[in-house]
Amino acid sequence: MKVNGLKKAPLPTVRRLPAYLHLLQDAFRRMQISISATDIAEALHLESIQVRKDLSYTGIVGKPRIGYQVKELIDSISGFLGWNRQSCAVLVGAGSLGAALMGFNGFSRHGLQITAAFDVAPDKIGQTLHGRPVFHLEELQEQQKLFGARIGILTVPPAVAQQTAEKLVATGIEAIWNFSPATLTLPEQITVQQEDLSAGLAVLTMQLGQ
Amino acid sequence: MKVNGLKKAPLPTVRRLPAYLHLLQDAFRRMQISISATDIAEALHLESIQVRKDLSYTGIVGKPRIGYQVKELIDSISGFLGWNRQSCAVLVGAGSLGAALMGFNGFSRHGLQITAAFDVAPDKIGQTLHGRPVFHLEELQEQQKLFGARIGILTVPPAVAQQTAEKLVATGIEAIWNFSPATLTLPEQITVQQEDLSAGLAVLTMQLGQ
DNA sequence: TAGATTGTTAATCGATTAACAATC
DNA sequence: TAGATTGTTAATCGATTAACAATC
Repeated sequence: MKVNGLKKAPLPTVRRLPAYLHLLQDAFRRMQISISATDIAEALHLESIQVRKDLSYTGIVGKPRIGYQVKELIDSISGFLGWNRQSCAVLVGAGSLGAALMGFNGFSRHGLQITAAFDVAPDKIGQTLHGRPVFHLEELQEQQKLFGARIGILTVPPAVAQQTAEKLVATGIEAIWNFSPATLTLPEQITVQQEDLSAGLAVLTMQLGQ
Repeated sequence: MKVNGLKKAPLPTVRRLPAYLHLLQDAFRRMQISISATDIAEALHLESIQVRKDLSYTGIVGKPRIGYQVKELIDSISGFLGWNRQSCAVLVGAGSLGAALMGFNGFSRHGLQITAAFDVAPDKIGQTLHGRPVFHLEELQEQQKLFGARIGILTVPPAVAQQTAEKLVATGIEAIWNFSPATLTLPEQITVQQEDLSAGLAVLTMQLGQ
């Protein structure tokens, strides 16, 4: 299937693209003009054929013998991921993980603006987290009228994840990034991205063995 | 390849097992005795055939018509992942993400004990994070003699990730769980698990489209 | 017994890797 | 020019899904 003349990229490719971008932005800061798939592969411990294949999905065209223009490749990947446009997000659950995500610079560099946080704990309401206000969850509807966030970040305890997600959906949120270890059941037009810290731990302990 | 009479599980299977475990622990709390692959699949939005296949890697044997014993299945998955044994970890980088990981209950439930945090910022040294002490990074070597952690959790800025990882390796750490968006180059006997928040964001924004 | 569910073997699907012509 | 690197098509590999006999 082709969209805009580009084949749909496999999920593992999409997941690797941010790592390429990170490396390229580093190279750009160091005034590097061009970079080959071989260079990228070596830096990230991948195979160069995989790098070339991944990059080709973004529509970039390289030069034999030379490689890719660093600036052009950054734009190609950013554009492909939709990271050259700003998008607004709200975060629900101003606990320590929520605070960490509010403070993560990477998101704003990728066009994601977390405009506000919401919680129900009285001691958190009215505070700020990394410069952004914390509102009571009851104000979600009203604040959404102002911000119109498309993405809702969920960092609440698993027991209230489903009901909180439903509140987000009710305010017109289109996608939910769920950091709580609970499966959400939502209308199918809602995009859900499940983030599971335990999955990473499982891989780690399995590899570690014994 | 078989280990202990069990085939090696595919990586995607290993990553799904914690979600099964979470659901099962919930069922156990609700006094449920048995559960079928169909039930699990429905709750987690998966296909029952995939659930059966995944579970079979852990060595569990079910009963046709009935399913699996909840308690037995919990033990089977926990045992397979090595989560029924305690293992010690240290965390380097007591920033907001580090603090969030120190406070994550899920880890201790899976046998992972984060015994201490390390940092270089004077205002953090001597403090506690969720009840665990924060030491200066220079004390890592000495503290490791006491704790003997096998796992090092890395939540430092990417610019110092490599050098910090090398310090961890020098103290005898066997595995590094890297939350910093930097690729580590370490001796091959060291297990590295890369955790990349941006990868999840990439999938989310691609699905969201436009 | 009847039939739902397990466990295994085979088929399919999709991602990775290999091969190689094109090209700067 | 010579040769390193790209881009594409084909082959391989591994995970998912289908089919179905076994069984409680």
